[in-house]
Amino acid sequence: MTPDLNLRISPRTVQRETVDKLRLAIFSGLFQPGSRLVESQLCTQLGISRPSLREALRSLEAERLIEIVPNRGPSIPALSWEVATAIYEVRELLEVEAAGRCALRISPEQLRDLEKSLSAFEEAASSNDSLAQVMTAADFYSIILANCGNPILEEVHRGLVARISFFRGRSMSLDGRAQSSLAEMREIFESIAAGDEKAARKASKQHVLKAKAAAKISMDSGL
Amino acid sequence: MTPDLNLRISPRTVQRETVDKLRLAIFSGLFQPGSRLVESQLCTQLGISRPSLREALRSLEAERLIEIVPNRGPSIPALSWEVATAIYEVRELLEVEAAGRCALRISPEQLRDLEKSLSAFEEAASSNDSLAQVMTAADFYSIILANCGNPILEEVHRGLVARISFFRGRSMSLDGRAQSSLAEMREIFESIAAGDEKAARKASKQHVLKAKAAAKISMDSGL
DNA sequence: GTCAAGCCGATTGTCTGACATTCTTGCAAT
DNA sequence: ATTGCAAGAATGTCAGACAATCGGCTTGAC
Repeated sequence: MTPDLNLRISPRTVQRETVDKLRLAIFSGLFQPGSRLVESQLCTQLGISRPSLREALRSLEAERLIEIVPNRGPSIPALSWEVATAIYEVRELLEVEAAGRCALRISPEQLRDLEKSLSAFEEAASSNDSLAQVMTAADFYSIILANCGNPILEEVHRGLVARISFFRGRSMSLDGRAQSSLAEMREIFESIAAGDEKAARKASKQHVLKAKAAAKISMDSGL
Repeated sequence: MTPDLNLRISPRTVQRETVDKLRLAIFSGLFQPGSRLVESQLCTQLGISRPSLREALRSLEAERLIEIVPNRGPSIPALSWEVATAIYEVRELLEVEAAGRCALRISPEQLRDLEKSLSAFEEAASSNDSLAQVMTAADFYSIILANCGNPILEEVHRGLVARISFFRGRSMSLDGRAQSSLAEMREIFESIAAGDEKAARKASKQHVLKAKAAAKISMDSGL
């Protein structure tokens, strides 16, 4: 059985660079939901040709980060609350499972990294930088997902979280949400550190439910 | 609350047509795992231009149905057993949940459709057409997933099942697998028909586990 | 005969330019 | 106000081109 090291370095092609840039732009809320993305504008802004841009857009379309309607072009989908709810439900399913598995199998070094990322979030939570809060919180989850022992679980979860990045930024700005989020995450961390699968599952479930509730509040108030 | 009917007709563009055709080709096993897809060949075979093909390939790449390594081009990924296991595990998570929800909320008409699809599979199972078996079985699941009340669950599940289509075809040809699969599916159906959530979950879990075991056998014997 | 180096064809990454089709928008007419 | 039409903008699709890169084959050295 060859380990099949993934040693191949991947040259950064224009396409990949473009996908990453656009994805980040979407995460940071640069484009409003519902707004249309005009190819020619993006081409000049990114300094690339139309074929390259269109390839990148197809990738993002398949990730469900943008929508492409024939003859109307790409746009940022406006997430309905029904779909958002559905995403949170599946996220709960995956995240609870991941936290439970993580509690049973995480290595000491990774546990230290997890603690570090929790501290980073703690620092961000006391500031008002909601982007930093979302980013550090994402780091925290991604460590958990990376240590659940199932790369597919991680991959699917990442895809889903990406689609609700819009809500995450907004709900983090809610009064007190960052602090209560911190408390919930700390409980998840401590359950995992104790190797208590059941507690990790419970804490994780609680956290997602609270996040969903916060998202609903921010949506109702904001629209 | 506007129903927001999806009344917009979507013109069949070359890109979508191409994606569908290639996806079907992959499902039916036309391309061997690990084999490379040469752009120029596909262009002439499909009768389309290279930019259109490349857009389609980017879509399939994002769906993880093909891999694109820079400067080496697209190829069919060879699914390792570790990844396949991971997929089956997540599939179990999703499918069990869907079956349970479906048992509580499916409508009488949809239940009839489900019964019909079960009959269709029964017929296919007694034949030797393994492609028909896979297709009709897929119909059965897709009805369950479509009635679980969560479109995201359905979407993610579809994506995962697509990636193990290779195994599904092979394991269905195993001696007696189609028949035992039929028995398992019938149990799922009857649990759902009875509105028994717990039984539906249990039967569904059993079915996925058996499918995974069959896939493992077919992989070990085939390689 | 084996192994390494280097060359060459094949393939991909990317761009430019073009054109038909379709959508949008503004305006005129009823 | 609503309808219909026309101009402009944007997209879908193609053809062709060229540099960069990869894989295999030949060649040469030992």
